[in-house]
Amino acid sequence: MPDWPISANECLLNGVSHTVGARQAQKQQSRRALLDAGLHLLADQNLASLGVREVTREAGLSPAAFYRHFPDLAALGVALVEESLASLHVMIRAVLAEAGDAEELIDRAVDVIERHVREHRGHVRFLARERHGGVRQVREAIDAELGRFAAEVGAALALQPQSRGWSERDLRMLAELYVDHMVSTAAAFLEALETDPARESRIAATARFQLRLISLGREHWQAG
Amino acid sequence: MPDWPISANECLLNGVSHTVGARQAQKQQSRRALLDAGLHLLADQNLASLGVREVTREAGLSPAAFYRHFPDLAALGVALVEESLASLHVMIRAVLAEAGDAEELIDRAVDVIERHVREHRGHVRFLARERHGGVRQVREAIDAELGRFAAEVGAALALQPQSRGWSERDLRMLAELYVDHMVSTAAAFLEALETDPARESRIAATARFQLRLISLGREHWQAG
DNA sequence: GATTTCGGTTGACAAGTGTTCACTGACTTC
DNA sequence: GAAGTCAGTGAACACTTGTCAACCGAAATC
Repeated sequence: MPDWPISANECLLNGVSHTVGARQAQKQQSRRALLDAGLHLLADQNLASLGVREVTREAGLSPAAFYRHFPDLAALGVALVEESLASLHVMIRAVLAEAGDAEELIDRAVDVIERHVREHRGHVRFLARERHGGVRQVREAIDAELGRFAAEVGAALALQPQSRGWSERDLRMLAELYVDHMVSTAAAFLEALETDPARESRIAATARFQLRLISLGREHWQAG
Repeated sequence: MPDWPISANECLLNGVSHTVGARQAQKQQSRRALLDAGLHLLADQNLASLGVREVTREAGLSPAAFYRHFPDLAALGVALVEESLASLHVMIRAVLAEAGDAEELIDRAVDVIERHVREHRGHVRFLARERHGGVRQVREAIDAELGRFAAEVGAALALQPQSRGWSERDLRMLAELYVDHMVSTAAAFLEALETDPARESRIAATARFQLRLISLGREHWQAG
């Protein structure tokens, strides 16, 4: 974390901001502070029960400052969704890109999920908590992102030789099964991490078993 | 709903209450009102953002009356968990009890889930929302109940002929896969029901496909 | 019939809330 | 260097909130 304003270039990374300079940099810094404060508070709280004052207090700003960045707490939530799924996105893309037999792919996928949960605990918890949470905008944002996610997995599956003769529709349904399973597994890892870390390896083993079972079903689908 | 106090016998159904009479009956009625009010408000809210005053207002009681029934809102949440999972429990037990080939069982299970979500929308939404919600007590209650649930499914699976040679451990992991899948499917049904009911049949089809895939994997597990 | 029990009400407390307003002052632009 | 922009401040608005002690009166007990 830099002590003085970050470089102007850094601002250009963040979408539509044509006026650059120290001004924008400071603003981004405050925005970050708000997002971080929010995520931190959401560790043991719902977005719906979060307060503007609470967030700004944690971020070290005055209450009114919040409205310079977000119209709503829901908007802050949506911003967190994008952040949270971005990291997960690049992660899983890496897994899908590498080739290998089914067994290897499963092991790697589970490892990557486990590591991701550990390294982005806050993000994962936020997603699990708000996926069916009380704020519609956020729920929809997560669902949309997860849908795009399944589409990407489906596309990757289509490239594999085992998918010969599979319809687009079936591939999509398989992809959704994988994504749902991934979400469940991530949530289980998280819960284990927060209550009884020893259970972590059991969850990994279970996830691998389940994925192997699905993979096996996939191989025999035609013959059925 | 009776206009005057229900029979004393009815109170005996509810655990440890040795003092019977109109007094207890009225108390139970108020308790019900609180639970119903809570569930109704939780339709678009989290438990953590619920307020005592809010609930009592909806139930038609004074704020202080709440504390005659629950020490906490968390306690009310736990009570709702028990209620919510009780209905689901008897439901799935009915499915498991009946015999039939895998295909039939899958169809029936998905149908039952769909109907259950429609008939107990509030309960299902509550479970989905609070499973990873901000109130630890409730989270743990749901997880514990879901665990017992998986154990029961595992026991039922053990009785099936297809489970010859399966270890207890593998059966448990299979059962967890089924339970997780059921939860995901129920959540999807719920979301569809509230936004675009036309998608309902697509979700049912997806769930059946996924279950068939898992079933297929199960059959070929030994050969793998 | 007198007494106790206890679910429910009333009223008050201090504490916290979202949101807006006029404002300050560092940065940007001209 | 003057003028303008705008992120952030502090104070105030009108509420809502959890929780408690004191009290009421119908049901239960004696």
